[in-house]
Amino acid sequence: MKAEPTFLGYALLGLLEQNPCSGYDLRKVFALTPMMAFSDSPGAIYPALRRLEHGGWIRGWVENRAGLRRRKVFRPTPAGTEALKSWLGRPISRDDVIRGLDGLMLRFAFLDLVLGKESAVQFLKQLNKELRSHVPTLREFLRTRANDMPLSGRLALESGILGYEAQLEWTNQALARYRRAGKD
Amino acid sequence: MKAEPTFLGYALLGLLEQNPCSGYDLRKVFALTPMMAFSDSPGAIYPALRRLEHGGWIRGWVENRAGLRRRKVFRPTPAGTEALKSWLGRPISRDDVIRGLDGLMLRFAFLDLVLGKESAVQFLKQLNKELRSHVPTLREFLRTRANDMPLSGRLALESGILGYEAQLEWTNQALARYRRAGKD
DNA sequence: TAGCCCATGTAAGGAGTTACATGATTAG
DNA sequence: CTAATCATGTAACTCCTTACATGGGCTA
Repeated sequence: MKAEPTFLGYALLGLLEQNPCSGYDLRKVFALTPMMAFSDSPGAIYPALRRLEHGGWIRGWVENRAGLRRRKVFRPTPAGTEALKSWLGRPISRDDVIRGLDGLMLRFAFLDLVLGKESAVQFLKQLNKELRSHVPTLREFLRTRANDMPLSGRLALESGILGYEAQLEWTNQALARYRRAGKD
Repeated sequence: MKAEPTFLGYALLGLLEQNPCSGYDLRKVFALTPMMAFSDSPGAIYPALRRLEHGGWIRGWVENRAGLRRRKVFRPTPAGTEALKSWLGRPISRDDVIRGLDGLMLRFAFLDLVLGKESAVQFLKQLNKELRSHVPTLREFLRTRANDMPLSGRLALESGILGYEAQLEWTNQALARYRRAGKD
């Protein structure tokens, strides 16, 4: 078995699950949408695709369209879809929250299309719980250490806390949105 | 001339500017404070210190305390302090905002101690302006593309926007705090 | 025919990760 | 005496970055 894909790998796998693409198409997604902070450089995308193909998670076919340059279109293999699902369905750990919410949001972005609305709701509930327990520990840290820190340091930490609180508030809105969508 | 330090390099430089430390001390900072998402692994810290020393930004002295293992204490050279100041004082670009606010917050955390409150206020004003112009472009993107996106994708993007808005609100609070502090 | 977009790649190098290695000192 | 903590480091590996290379097809 090959090593687990990186975030970039999962991002590509998720996009390919939505619709089969060439490397160039995927680069355009990263270049033109503000959703993720991935690089659109060929030196990142093409090697990542090769790794995914080598690991058996995607498969590429050369498409020969008349009068256009050949492009290689990739789609997930059954194993790739499985790997994606298992990544998306993983329970949220404290570590995920500390490492940054970007990785979690990447997962969430693909969630209801691949695993269904139920899973998205589960994800939001887990994230909500994790944030509700994490924010107070940060506030506590700020309270006890504030004296040793310069004003800008305190404010920088507070900015992080406000970011987490905004995400917490967002989980509630998102849950409400799913409940409303479920009623239709 | 050596290549510019990485974020980790600047983080170490900033901490050393506040007070001279050994590699072990620096590792503890990363391990025990939730402020930054840097790794505390020796395989990251010690090579980074060596690079900084090699580039002439820091200098280390072996401290021989009786009955304790030798430790090597680093402090910035004049060139290192200059490099830190020039990094901290750099104007905020749109790219900085897109790449993620963590890098900007790292800069801000050291700002008023190294460059003074005036610079911190300048920084906050610039960030405020950049965010006020960035948030609407994201909202616009969400508005025009929402139809092509699954609910979870829309919500993931919205979570990013709310994060930026929280930061925007934070800049106002922080500016107010500096104004209040200036009056004393 | 010059320049631009499509489309795919490689090469060299930098930096971080995990895991391992080592040795001194202190606490139980 | 053993385990934990202090303290520094290296080795192998992976992945990303920047820059370069190539070549087809379209448009002015």
